[in-house]
Amino acid sequence: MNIFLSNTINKIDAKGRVSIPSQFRSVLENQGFAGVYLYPSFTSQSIDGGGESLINQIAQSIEKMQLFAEETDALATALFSETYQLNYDQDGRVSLPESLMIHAGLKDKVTFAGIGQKFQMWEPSAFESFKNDSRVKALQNRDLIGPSVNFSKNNKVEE
Amino acid sequence: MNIFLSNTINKIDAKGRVSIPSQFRSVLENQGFAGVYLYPSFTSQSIDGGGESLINQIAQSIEKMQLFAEETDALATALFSETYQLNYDQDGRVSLPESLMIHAGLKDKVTFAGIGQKFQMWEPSAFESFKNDSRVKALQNRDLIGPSVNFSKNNKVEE
DNA sequence: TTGACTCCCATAAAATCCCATGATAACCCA
DNA sequence: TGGGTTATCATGGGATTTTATGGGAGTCAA
Repeated sequence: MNIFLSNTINKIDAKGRVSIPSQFRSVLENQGFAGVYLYPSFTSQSIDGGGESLINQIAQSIEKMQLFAEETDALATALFSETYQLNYDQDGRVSLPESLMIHAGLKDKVTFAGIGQKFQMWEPSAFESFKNDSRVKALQNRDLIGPSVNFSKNNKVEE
Repeated sequence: MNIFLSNTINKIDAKGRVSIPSQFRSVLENQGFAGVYLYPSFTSQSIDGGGESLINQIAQSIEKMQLFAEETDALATALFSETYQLNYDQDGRVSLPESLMIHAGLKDKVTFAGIGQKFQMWEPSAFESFKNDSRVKALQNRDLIGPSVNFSKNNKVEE
């Protein structure tokens, strides 16, 4: 598989470790290496995650900018200084940096939610309410998506 | 790894030594040698740092400029005369030149912030406010970045 | 000799490796 | 189709390694 799908709740243990879901790991390893890139979401109390291709996309947009411009440093700081590359161990676990835990309000459980190109990590109850909001928005905006994706008015978006 | 990511605060000890973060060292060593190039940032009260590829990139962009133009000499002088090459010892430590310490207002702690091609060294509290400003600017410039990084128009940068 | 710098070793904390367990899912075969 | 076996996976915890940091001792130059 090469996109991130579905969602699961995993435990954060006493040492601060959490297992990356096995399906996500196979997506990541297809992209080049056994690890994840994580950064605080700009728009929600969650952590954005992805693999090589996500970070390359970001890196390319910065490389095009001027080397000594103030704006370049600012943008690069916003994007990279809070991005962590975490190699997971042979059991598929990483230990989360404290700043990310705080940003997402994580305690001892985390919801991994696949959203295609990347995935997100949420405090489980926060994810529940976000998901409900998303479903409403998805229905309102279903005309933005191509004709092959069917959102019927009565059915729910399944998960 | 081959770009500089994440941020950490390290201590400057009584002898003026500071550890280059281990992840940064592995980026540097991938570029060719066990050391760093440091120079005062043009646009902020911080120190810019990088390895061989950063210096090569700077040298190339200067070569592209007119060879005998006054401005070229001025820029090259400004850049190179204040650039220090520091080899770190086997514990990964360097001692910072006084002029750089002063430029960045460093006392006994320094924040290393990875920003892709290079990294920056900040007085920790100064970095905090710069980072917050950067996040706001990044939201304003979100159209410069690829589609997989979501900056919503209506949402604020939270926290 | 003095100060700046390097090399080397010690230590504590944090990260990582390695192995064990239980639960679930996938498989196989009569 | 049902029942038993085998993989896979998430998780716990001990053992080991890495890392940042402090400090002693040696080197070199002014």
